Amino acid sequence: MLSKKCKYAIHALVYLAERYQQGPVHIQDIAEQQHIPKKFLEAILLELRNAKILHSKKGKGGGYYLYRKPEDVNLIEIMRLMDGAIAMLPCVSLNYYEPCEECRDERNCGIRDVFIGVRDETLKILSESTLAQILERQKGTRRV
Amino acid sequence: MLSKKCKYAIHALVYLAERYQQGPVHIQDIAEQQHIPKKFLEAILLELRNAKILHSKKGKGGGYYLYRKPEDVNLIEIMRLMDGAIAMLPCVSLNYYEPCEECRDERNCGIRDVFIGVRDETLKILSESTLAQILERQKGTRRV
DNA sequence: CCTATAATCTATAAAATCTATAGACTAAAA
DNA sequence: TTTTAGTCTATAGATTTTATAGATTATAGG
Repeated sequence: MLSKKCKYAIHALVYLAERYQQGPVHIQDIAEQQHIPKKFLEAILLELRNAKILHSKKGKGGGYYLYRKPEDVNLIEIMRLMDGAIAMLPCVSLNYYEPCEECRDERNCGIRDVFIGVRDETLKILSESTLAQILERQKGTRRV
Repeated sequence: MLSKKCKYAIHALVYLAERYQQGPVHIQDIAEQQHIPKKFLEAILLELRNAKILHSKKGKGGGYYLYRKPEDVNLIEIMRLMDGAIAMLPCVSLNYYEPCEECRDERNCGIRDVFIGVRDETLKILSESTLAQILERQKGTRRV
């Protein structure tokens, strides 16, 4: 399961993608519209900013806005940033690899093979899923 | 990520599958060989027993053993039992469905669509992955 | 029947992680 | 120079995960 943090991040980014190139958006605005605790959202946006997904502007008329084009931000990157590994086992993770404590012969582990398969399918779908694609799918149903 | 509990369960089950129809196996034996805290393992095996995946025998010569054939126990069932939902979002879970707090129009949620895709691919792989299949894959490399 | 064995049950403790909030600080605009 | 709005540090509260202790019950074998 995704953490709330990660879900908040995705919702906030979709919200900002809907407003791409329309100037900065207040944290407050995002928080209210998406029902995210403001202080929690602050930390999330800051992290997305440090990852060069968002930019921000301080002071009056300030706020957050997408740094990249919506088609250049995919769910993999967001999820890794917020929740860490995508894989279901550490010994199978590409970005957060750790050997399993339990198993001695990783290369011949039947369990591991299964989760390599799951990982690959998951990565495939998530890397194709960009903010642009998400917007596209819900076109005609845009709220707000 | 799978919880330790779930990983322990899978390892214990593979261990028992290797000893299918060879009589009961002590908790102690499984715990030592698979490096699982015994008391923790007790609780896990009990849960697997209640789910009719394992059977047990008390007293001298007792222990745990697979109730079903190794080809009739897949990872989906084990993971659901140990960790709950497989899906990454509650609004996408088949067995543990809950509506998302954040979104108002579930049927047109672009985010949801993505995770339905991930769920389907994951379920497909995991439901095909049985204890028998795991054993088969690591044949010739059997430890112990 | 008695004893040793091994699973079962109840309760709880320790650790880790996730979620949320408070308040002081800094930069920018008007 | 005042107001606005993001930044930073610190911490608190809640929940979940992981692990352990100890008493109880069932079974086999003598």
